[in-house]
Amino acid sequence: MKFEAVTIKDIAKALGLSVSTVSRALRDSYEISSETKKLVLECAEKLNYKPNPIALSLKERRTRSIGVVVCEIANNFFSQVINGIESVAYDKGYNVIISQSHESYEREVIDLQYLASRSVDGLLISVSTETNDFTHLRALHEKGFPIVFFDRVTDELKTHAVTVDNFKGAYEATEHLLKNGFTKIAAITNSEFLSISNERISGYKAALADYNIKPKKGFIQHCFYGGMIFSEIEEAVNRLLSLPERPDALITMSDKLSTGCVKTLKRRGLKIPGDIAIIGFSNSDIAELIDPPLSVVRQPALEMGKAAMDLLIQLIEAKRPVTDFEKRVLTPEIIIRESSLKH
Amino acid sequence: MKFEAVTIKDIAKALGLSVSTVSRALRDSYEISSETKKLVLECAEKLNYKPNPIALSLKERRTRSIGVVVCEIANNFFSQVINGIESVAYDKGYNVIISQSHESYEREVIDLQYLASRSVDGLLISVSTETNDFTHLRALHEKGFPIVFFDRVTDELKTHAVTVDNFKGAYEATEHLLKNGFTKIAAITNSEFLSISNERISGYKAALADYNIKPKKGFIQHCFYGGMIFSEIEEAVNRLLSLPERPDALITMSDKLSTGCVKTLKRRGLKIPGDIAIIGFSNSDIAELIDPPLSVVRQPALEMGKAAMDLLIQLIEAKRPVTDFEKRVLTPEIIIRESSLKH
DNA sequence: TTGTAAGCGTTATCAT
DNA sequence: ATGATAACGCTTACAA
Repeated sequence: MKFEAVTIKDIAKALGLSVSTVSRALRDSYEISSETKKLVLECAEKLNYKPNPIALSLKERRTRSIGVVVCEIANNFFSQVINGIESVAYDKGYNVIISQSHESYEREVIDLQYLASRSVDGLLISVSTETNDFTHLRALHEKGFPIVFFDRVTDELKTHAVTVDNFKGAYEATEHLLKNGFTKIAAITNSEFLSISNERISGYKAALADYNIKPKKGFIQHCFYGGMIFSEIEEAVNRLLSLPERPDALITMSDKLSTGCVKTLKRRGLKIPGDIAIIGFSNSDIAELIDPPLSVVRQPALEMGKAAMDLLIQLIEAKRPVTDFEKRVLTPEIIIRESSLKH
Repeated sequence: MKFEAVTIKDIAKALGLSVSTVSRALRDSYEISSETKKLVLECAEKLNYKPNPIALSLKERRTRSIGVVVCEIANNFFSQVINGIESVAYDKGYNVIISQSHESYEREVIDLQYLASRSVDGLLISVSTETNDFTHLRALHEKGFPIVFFDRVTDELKTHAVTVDNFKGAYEATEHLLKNGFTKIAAITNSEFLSISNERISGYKAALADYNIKPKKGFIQHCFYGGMIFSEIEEAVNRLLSLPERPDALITMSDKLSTGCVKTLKRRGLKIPGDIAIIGFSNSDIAELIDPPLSVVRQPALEMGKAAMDLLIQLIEAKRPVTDFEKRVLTPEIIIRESSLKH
């Protein structure tokens, strides 16, 4: 295009100075006379000079950008996390580059490869549901590339991570159902390959065990793609409802699954909690707005984004040794809405 | 920081070739012997060579990144738009850099300045509610910098834009209320400085006029920050409810306002539609899930993101003269749920 | 106090 | 068929 941008060279030419003088003047170096500085600054202003971040990046070998990889942006939980990430990034002068894996391993690998090949200084990632091979991440991680995992993490790598206490969230939710007299409690969760899924299911099982209830066959349903495809949820719900012993309550282990289950049950004309009670992980407004409102486990998504970005910046700016791994666990909020479990 | 990346130079050194030969071999130039090519390619593979996008950007004067400025990411409508943007960007090999204005003019200006100073090849923007001075955008635009406005646009600039037919959406929603016997129809909308707000209010007024109904005093409430602060919505609803002549129906002009109004009314213990009927612009699941479900105007958010990104790429890649302004208007979908307006 | 030159990684132009 | 060199915009030793 024809919009030739103003460079340091233009200023130098205009003023009959050398580029280095101009450069130093702009950076307010002590070795430049205040006269020259004023001249340069005025000229820069007049020509509307803007430093070229690309040139700077090349020189300084850093981009002041960070990459974020999530499965989906249009998701209450993740968009809230990204909000937190962007806020901190803005404050610290970083750009945020977003990519979606759409829960595809292949796409995650491609996204990562690209981002890590010097177009970002660090990475925030919540792994895709298909990801059970971590060599792509290990390669980067072992090179010392700053990475912070959030929400969906892995034991395969010793890394920095920000998560919520999924066990606790699921335990308390299940306990709440138990305390209200439900005994046939089913669970719908994400892929068994995901950390969040296992932690939540563990919490669920532990609560049942503490109340001497054996988990029944078929009571745990996995949605491999976490409900990215709606029919997956529908089918899981249908399987539960056609079990010989039908559950009287349901715990849904993610925002998307919660919304999807409510939707499926409503479409089938079932009453909540009349026909089946629901409690679940949810970061959307639906929990409060449906009638009666749902009790939910709310994840501190904004805080998670902020914490992860904070940590990442510490790594990038070497304020913390990369190998001093920090695992930060946030506490979920359990919101009890009394009427939600009336039998 | 010790992760020294492999450069073309390393390959050259390893093979005893010159950098230019290696560069050409990697780009499969016809002037390089197939032997040398094979050698170079193998070596590149072995050393895990990845071209440095920053160096390329500097040379080619383009970044293969685009900037997106929206008020908020954690918003059903905008996160769906961004999903569309990212999808197309991925297909075409572009990175997406996101920033939020949080409805602040000042912040929008800063975001823009930074992004446009060569760190992105083009810009997708939905202006903040505070923006009524467009000099920052005009400056860029007149330089020929590729910009596509979406959703919230402006007449102040002759630009490329993707919008929805807001007039039509609001007209039909209002008409639906009118046909169902409502006559005291109030509206809650965004700032009067926003294009979307005016277009929607025009549609609302036109429908009323066609049914010979004069808009009543106080029946149009503006939420300057579009409900970013929840209390703003609460107060608007409260003002409506304490009018001498209380409305029997409410049309809400954005996703956030729709959810916020339903929330406020529920909290006040009012029945929808028993006490007051609601229809509104909504891209979330709440409309289907509350009881009875709401009739809504759904914006084609994903399509808007895709269309805007498509257009932007055409501009960037000069497949279309920048001055051949295209305004693309998408059609909103009006979803009628019969029970939603029962008196 | 200011200027010269090298370098960041790559490609393109011009030699050889 | 391959190599040397300049250039993209900027910073920074090193000279002057």
